[in-house]
Amino acid sequence: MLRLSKLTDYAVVVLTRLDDAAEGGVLTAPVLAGATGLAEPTVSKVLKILAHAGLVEGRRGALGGYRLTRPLAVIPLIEVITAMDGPIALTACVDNSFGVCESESACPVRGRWDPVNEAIRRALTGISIADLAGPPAIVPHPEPAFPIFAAE
Amino acid sequence: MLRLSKLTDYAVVVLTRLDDAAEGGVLTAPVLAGATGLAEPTVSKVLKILAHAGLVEGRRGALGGYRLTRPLAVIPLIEVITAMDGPIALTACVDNSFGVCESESACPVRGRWDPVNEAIRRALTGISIADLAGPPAIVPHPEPAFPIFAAE
DNA sequence: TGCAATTAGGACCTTGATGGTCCGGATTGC
DNA sequence: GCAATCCGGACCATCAAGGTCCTAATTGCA
Repeated sequence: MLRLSKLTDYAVVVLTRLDDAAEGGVLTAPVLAGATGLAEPTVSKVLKILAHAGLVEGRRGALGGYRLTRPLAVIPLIEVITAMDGPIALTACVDNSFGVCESESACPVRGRWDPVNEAIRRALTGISIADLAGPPAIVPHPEPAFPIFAAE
Repeated sequence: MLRLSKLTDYAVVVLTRLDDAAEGGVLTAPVLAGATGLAEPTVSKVLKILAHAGLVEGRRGALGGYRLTRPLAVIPLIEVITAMDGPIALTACVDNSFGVCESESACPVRGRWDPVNEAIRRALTGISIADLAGPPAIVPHPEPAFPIFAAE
């Protein structure tokens, strides 16, 4: 299905809430859970992962909570996906060490997925979280087909 | 991880073998299994799905087998992915009927994933199976960041 | 006419990752 | 000292993916 995990989806939602509710302030996990409608342990898990990736910052103790380290506009979508789901790699071949594939000798696409990954990576880098959350309608891109491979 | 299924990977390999081994001729599943190093039942499964999608054509009986319905150069990668993995939909929200999401009222990204899916879809449409299998090296794309959202 | 080769269509089971919860420890403010 | 909160894991259930196998249906050939 080429889908990303639900955690990533949650992450985007949580980040968005964190943004419009707290301009520089902090929000606790329970509050965010209430605001998003997600279960509190789940929100907590998401926030921990995001904190690990440096996208949010946790502050412990009373009056603690989480806050964004950057505005959403400068957080590319790929960064969230990478934080939650791990690096973009459509197939197992690409980033594993070579030589571990039993079909290696017969495989005609060995190493060929890289540009595909790269294309998707680039597409995801051009989208910020603010783009996904912002109120203005999204442009429908009337551009022609995107030339992944040189169409010289 | 944003990965696609192994079946899709197998499909690309099988299609490639089907191409360089048989110019208009047919190959049986066992032969393709031998050529690719994959298990025969698995290859068979892949071929059945591909046949259902119209990418290959099966011929039963003695002297039967499978053959490509089109040259690899005119089969976009997305078509294989869609055939094997189903339609591109990064999140469950997008193509499900609206109203089934329990966080709907609190979700600020409702429907916002569409352009992301579209961007990936477009990227995958620009790549043909022949591009993945062809011997020439793939251009590394020194282009600047791809503007998914209008950068007016 | 019968037989062998081959695809077509499913059913079936196993395994691994994902989703989700929970607990103990560390830190901070009052 | 106490309460609130994050931090770092461990833990389990569920579900889809991967893979195998079985029984038709079809086709060519002796």
